[in-house]
Amino acid sequence: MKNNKFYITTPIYYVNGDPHIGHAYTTIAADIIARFNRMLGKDTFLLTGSDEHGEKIMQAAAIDNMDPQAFVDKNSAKFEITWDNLNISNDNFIRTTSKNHKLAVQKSLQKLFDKGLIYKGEHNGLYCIGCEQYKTEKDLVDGLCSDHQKKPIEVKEDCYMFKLSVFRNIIKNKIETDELQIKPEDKKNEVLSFLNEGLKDISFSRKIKWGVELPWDTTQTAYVWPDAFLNYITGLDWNGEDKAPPMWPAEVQLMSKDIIRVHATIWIAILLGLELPLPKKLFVHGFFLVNGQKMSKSVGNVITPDDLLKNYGTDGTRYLLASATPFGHDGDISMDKFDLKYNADLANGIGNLVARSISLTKKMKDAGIKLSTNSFATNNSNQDTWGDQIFQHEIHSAWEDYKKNLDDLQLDLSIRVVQEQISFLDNYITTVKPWELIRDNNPKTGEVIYNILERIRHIALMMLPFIPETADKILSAISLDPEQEKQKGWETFTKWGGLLTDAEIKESAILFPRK
RNA sequence: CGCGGGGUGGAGAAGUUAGGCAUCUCGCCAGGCCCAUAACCUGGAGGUCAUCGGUUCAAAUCCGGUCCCCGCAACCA
Repeated sequence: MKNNKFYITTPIYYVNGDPHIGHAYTTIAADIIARFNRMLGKDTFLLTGSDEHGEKIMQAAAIDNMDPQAFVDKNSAKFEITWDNLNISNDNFIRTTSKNHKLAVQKSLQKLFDKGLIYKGEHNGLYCIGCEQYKTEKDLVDGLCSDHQKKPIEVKEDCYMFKLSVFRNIIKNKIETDELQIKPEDKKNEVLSFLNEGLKDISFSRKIKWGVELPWDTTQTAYVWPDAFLNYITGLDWNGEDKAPPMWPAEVQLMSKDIIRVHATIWIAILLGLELPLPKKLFVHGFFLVNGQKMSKSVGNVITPDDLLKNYGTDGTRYLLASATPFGHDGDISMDKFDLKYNADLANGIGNLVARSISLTKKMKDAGIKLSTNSFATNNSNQDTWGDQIFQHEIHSAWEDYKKNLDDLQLDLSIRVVQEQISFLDNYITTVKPWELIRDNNPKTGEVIYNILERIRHIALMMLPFIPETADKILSAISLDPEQEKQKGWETFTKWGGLLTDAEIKESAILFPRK
C-alpha cells in the first residue's frame, strides 16, 4: 500500500548558532526533491528540525545569560524563519526538546538496555580547565587547547556504552549488497574501508543536566547519538513503540560528508538494535568552498543564507545553491559567480524568455489573432523543421531525462535539461520570427504562439520544484493554477497540449531583474 | 606503504563504470536579429585531457610508474 510513499529527511541542525549556507543547501536540496516527488503524485513527507541538547548549548546559553530552554526556543525559531524565507515545504519541524521525542528516546534506550546492548563503562575525555569543558582531538592544536594554550588533562567519567562493535559485520553486509544504499559511490567506499578497520563501542550517555535522562539512571543523560538520530522517526510522531510509523523507513536521508560515517554506523546500529527497518538510501553531498578556501569565520569569507536572500530573493537563492555545484561533490562558490549565474540563467534565461513570449502574445492579440492548434494535424506535408512532431517528441524526451536525473538526485543535471529547453525555445523564436508572422497576418501565427506558450508551460512545471514562486507566477500568467496542474497527474501535465487555446494571457512583472 | 577524491581551451564543470569525431556554461572576437530584462540567435579563436610508459585498429576513458592538489581519520551542512 505504501509503495507510493516518499519520506526524506535532512539532518537536524545544532542550534548553538545561526543558520549558515550549508544548512540552507541541504534543506533546499531536500525540499526540491520533496516537491518533485509530490509532483509525481507520491505521498511525500519532508522532515527537518533542530538538535537542542548537550554541553555546547548549555555553554552558549550561559554566555547569553539565558535558560537553556529559552535559548533553544530562540535559536530554533531562527532556523524556522530561515526555512520560511526559503519557502521550504517541510511537513514537520522536529525539536529534540519536545515531549514526545524525549519519551520515545527514553523508551528506545530502555529497550536497548534490556537487550544488553548498553552497559556501564567509562568515558575518557580530555578536559581543559580553562574552558571548563571536554575537548576532542580535533579541537586541539599541537595537543594544546587553542584558547588557553594548555594541555588538557585526561579525565575518566562513568557513562553507559553502546555495543556498536557487534554490528560491524551486519552493517558492512547491508552496505555491500546495497540493501542500504550510500551515494555517491566514493562515499560508500569510504564507509566500507572505515568499517574494515572495525568498530569500537561508543559512549551513549554523559553526566550533564541538559539532555534526556536515562530511565534507569537519572544521574546521566543521553549523549547525542541516541538523542539526535531518533528524530528521524519521532518526527513522524513515533512514541517509541515496537512498530515504526507507516512513513518509516525513509527513502532518502540527505546529509553532508562530515556526518556520513556516524550515520552509516551508529544510526544504523541503533535501528538494528531496535529491530526497526533501515533507510533505503543515505545521500551525501559536498561542502562549499569560497574561492577555493574553506568557509570560516576567521578568514571572513562566510556567506550566509541572509546574504543570498537579500541579493537574489527566495527563488534566486534556491536556484543558485541547487545549481552551484554537481550534487554530491564539493563546489567552489562566490558572490561573483552567483551574480554571473543569476544573470545568465535567471534574468537572461527564463526571465527574458517569459517576457518576450508574453509580449509577442500581446502583440498577436492586439492584431486580432487567436491562439490555435488546428492546422498542425493536417500540415505534416510541409518542410517546416519546426513541425509539431519534432516539437512534441523533444518535450517528451526532455521530461524523461528530467525525471531520471531527479530520481537519481542529480539536481544540477535536471536543471541542465531545463536550461536546454530554454535555449531551444529562444532559438525557435529567433528562427520562426513570430513578430513578422504577426505583421504579415500569417495564418500560422496562432499556432506558433501557442507552441511558444505551451513550451513555457512545460518549462514552468519543470522549474516548479526549484523555484516554486516563479513557476507559480508563470503558470498564472498563462491562466493555469499550479495546484490544479499537479492534480491532473504527471502523465497528463507532461503531455503536449495542456495549454488552453482560449487561455487569457496576462502580463507579468519582470521575474528576475538583471544585476 | 592509514583511507578516499581529484588534475580536461582564459575561468568553472561534464565525459572515465561500458575505449569510437573532446561537450556544456561563463569570458573573448566577428556577424545576425529588432519580439524581449543592453536581451536573444549564428559562427569563430582557444585544449599534445597533469606527466612518463604499456595494451589496442582506436585511450581523457583500460593497465603500470611519477609529480602535484584536496578531503577524511568518531558529534562542523
